[in-house]
Amino acid sequence: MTIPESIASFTFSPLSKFKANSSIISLRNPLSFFGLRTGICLLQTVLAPFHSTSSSNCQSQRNHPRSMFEKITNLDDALILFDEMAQRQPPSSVLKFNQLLQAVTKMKHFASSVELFKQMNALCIPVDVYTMNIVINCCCKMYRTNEGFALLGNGFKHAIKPDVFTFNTLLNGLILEDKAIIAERFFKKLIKEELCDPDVIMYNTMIKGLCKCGINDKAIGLLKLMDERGCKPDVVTYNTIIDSLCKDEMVDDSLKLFKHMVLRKYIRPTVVTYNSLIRGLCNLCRWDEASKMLKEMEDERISPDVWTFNILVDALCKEGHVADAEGVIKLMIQRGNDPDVVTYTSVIDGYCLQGEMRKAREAFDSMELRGLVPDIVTYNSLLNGYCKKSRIEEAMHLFQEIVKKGLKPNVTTYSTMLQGLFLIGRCKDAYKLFNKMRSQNVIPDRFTYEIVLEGLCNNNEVDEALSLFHLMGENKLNSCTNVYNILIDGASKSRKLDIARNIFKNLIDKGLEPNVRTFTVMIGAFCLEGLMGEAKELFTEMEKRGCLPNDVTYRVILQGFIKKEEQGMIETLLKEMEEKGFSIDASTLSMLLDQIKAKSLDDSLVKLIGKVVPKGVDSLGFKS
DNA sequence: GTAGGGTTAG
Repeated sequence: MTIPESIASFTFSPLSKFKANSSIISLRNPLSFFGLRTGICLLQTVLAPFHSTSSSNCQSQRNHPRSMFEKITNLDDALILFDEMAQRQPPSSVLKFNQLLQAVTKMKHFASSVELFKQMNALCIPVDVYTMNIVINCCCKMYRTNEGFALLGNGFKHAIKPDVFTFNTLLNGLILEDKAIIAERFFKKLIKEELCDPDVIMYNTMIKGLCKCGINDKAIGLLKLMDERGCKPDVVTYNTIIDSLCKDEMVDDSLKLFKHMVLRKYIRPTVVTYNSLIRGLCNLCRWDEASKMLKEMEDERISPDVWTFNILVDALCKEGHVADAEGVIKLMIQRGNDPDVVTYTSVIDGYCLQGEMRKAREAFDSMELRGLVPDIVTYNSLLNGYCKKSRIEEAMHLFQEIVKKGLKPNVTTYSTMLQGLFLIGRCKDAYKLFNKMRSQNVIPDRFTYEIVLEGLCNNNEVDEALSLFHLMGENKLNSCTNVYNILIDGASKSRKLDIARNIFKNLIDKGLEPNVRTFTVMIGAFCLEGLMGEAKELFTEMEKRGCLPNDVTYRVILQGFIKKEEQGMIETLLKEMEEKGFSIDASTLSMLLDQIKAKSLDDSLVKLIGKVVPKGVDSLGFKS
């Protein structure tokens, strides 16, 4: 049976055991929590019977190295060999040099490869297009694509004609540096000026770049262009787009593309395809469908790999079902997929999320017992756990352990630590750490910046926050609406309305888009000062601008009017809330009730309130 | 006989 047929029959077969299970269960359990449990049960039944993979026969095909260069495992040997080859009479062939250069590149000694290439030129050792391509690749991997282009120019001078490998390597370099737009221009130029005829790998590179920048529609456009130009997309092409759509939560589009690939293009999916889809579904809590996918891949004799299991473990941990995740780990071990650092990091993260630091620590220790070396991400998870629990001493200790182990704290490590320090009000220490971070050449990112601003605001240091903000000036980090939200909120809570207003104005002037939170925070600022006229005005304004108020906005403005005892406005707002399906929160409700009890508001409101009290909450006996 | 592409973790 062909793959598409079997998938089609799988989908529609009424006799499928799995199908029967899943429909019964999903009818019975609409709740996502239960859906998750269901997912686990299914997972166990789907994965339990072990069927061996067919990877064993690949090994024996290549038990001796193709060239002596594959035996080189360290840089020093390579350099010695290079000297030998350079002095040899007659000189070694360009092929031998290329193999050596590639061996060095495979060891990720990119700078050394480039250096050796320079020496070859200095020693007048001939080079060819292979040499050039290897070295351009090294430049690109070091994020120095410019130098790669310079080498291309140099090649022209020496009559070395670039080929599709050269151009693809450069294209890939641009994409590594997040320069997808430049890459696209370059790509189009190559086609238009017929400098090379892109093959499937080149299209895939370009598609990857577009996806990386979130331009999915252009990526799909390229997929169509390939078809038109007679270049057959392969499974990598589809995997790239399928994954990108899943990451952007467009799983349904992704599934459509998946079906198109299988049923129309007859391309067999790989474990990577399934991993992307399963992750996409898990992220949206569509557990039943994720289980279905698992079953489907098993039916297709595509075995789940460590990645697949890690996706499941991570999803379970994020949902707080760490015990179930541990079950999956047992299962993966049974099936011969050894858990790795990523697996354990998810578990540690899961326990930290639950605030179960003892268990998190146990998981950490047990991974070390299994001979797995925790990496910086593992440490960051544990660090985050301690910080969130305000256990700063343990966090600091862990921070020191990271350094002692020879790991380099990254931007996340510092940001996490900063958040912890601000949380317990140790601003001075936080600032010290912030400076230390920069002295270690760790560049603060958007998250760091927001943590610092918010930390300062929450600790009555709005002026400090503002001076940092001004210090940043026209920085890219200051082009993020969230930064403005934090500052407006901070200024407002410190009763500096004029400053809050200015920041808001500044945001609009800059052409940045205020979001619901911006408006809500600004409305809150007016409410705090009792300026209900301005609050109301902005409330109307936001709707006009197409930014719909959410439940928080209503809560904020309602509280403002309650304090002012404005019966009419309260009525209007409650009615609007009812129409929009928003419900009232506990604290606003009790404010309202207090005022009614004190007779400063009329009890005719009670009927309206009853309509916005969340279901399941007893309306506390005030039926009118 | 040598060179280029795809999936996890704040």
